[in-house]
Amino acid sequence: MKTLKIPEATIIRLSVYSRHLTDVDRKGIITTSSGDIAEGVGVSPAQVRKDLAYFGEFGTRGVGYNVKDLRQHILRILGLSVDWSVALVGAGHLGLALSSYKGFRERGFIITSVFDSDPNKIGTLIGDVEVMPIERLEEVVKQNHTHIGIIAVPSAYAQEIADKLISAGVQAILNFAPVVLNVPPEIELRNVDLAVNLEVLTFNVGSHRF
Amino acid sequence: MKTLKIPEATIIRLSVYSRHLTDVDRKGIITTSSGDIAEGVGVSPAQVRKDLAYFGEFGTRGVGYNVKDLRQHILRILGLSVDWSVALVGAGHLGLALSSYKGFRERGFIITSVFDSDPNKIGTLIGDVEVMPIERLEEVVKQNHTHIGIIAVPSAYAQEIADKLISAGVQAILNFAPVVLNVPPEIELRNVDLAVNLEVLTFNVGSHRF
DNA sequence: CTTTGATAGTGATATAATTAACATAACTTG
DNA sequence: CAAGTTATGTTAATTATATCACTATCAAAG
Repeated sequence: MKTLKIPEATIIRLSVYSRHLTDVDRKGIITTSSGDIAEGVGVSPAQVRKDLAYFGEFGTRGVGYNVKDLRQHILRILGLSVDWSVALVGAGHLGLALSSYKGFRERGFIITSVFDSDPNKIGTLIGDVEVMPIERLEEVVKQNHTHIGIIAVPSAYAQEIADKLISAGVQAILNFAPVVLNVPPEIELRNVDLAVNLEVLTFNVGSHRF
Repeated sequence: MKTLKIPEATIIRLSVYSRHLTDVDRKGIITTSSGDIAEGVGVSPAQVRKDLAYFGEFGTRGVGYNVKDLRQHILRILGLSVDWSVALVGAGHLGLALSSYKGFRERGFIITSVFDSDPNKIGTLIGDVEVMPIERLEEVVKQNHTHIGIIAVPSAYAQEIADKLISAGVQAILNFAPVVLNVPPEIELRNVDLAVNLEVLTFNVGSHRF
């Protein structure tokens, strides 16, 4: 298998392209071009073609791309041709926000279990799943063959939760706690740090003011 | 003014370093080194030194860095030596999660106003600020000299909100709606796309399985 | 006072990513 | 059916980023 290394930036853009293509498709448009896509998502046409070129040839020279086809191809590349079972740990405000986020289900991410340590929350419904105690995490995640865990607990507990998720067999973790997690190399980890995002903004705003 | 271009990756790392240094400082540790920091946040020591070198010399050769000093320096670099007034638009689950996020206030981000279009939400308290109707956004944001807007509304309304924020004078926008916003070049924009993050994970998990 | 060990700062090198340029292939039109 | 047009796929150039290797500097010990 050709393991040409793909830049992460490319993957992020592919995800954006696919969302754009969903919109374009909904408008009933049949054919598009790297230029159209580029304009729609704010990158260069060369960038669009380069990104796609990592994975094959999806267009027709002189013509462009079939919107539905290209969208399907990208979804398959991203691994979204199948559903993914997701375990959500932490049923606080953030957990609630994540569980009610429409975008997940649309893209095939199904939250199949929710865990929290607060006895008051256990047994309540979040979406259509019942909040379970952390103690049951490993058992349930294993049983569901859940591949992805989302950590939405306070920083102090994040590492412990990560360890449990991994021992339960998840392959990927999306971490919202602002802390550096230690995971084995075969586990895919991404961190979403809200404060960092604001700080990049303030740095940039600050640098402009001279 | 020296306008050496700083990689965004460097800024993100600086933000992470500063958080790490806060922890280290809390433990009462006085001095640290690029090696320590590197280990603490999972990068190489050379990377740490290079990142800092963009902004000056903050250490002592043969010795290391003073934890408190370095932390302060980085905070100043990131623009966090002053408080920032933040307007939050959207009082749904996500808005609620953001408003209750401790990390913001700790780093000097003060949510000074919250807006929503839902009449049932208007007048309710989020944290200690009252939810106001979108119609008052421009007036209030101007009055507060708010520099940062956070968009936590459905995609369909995001562009319209961005336009209002900009006309009210914000310089930076953090957008949680999964849509490509159009803003003038002088406005700093960052997008946090939850689905994209999951999709990078599924791509990586998928690619491994051969 | 000198030697040794440690660690920051930095210039050179290597790697990665983006942009640009171009050759190729498919439609279209006269 | 040939010429012109368009937009892809791909190679080359450029730019950006990260790593490495070396030098300078400080502290401590003897």
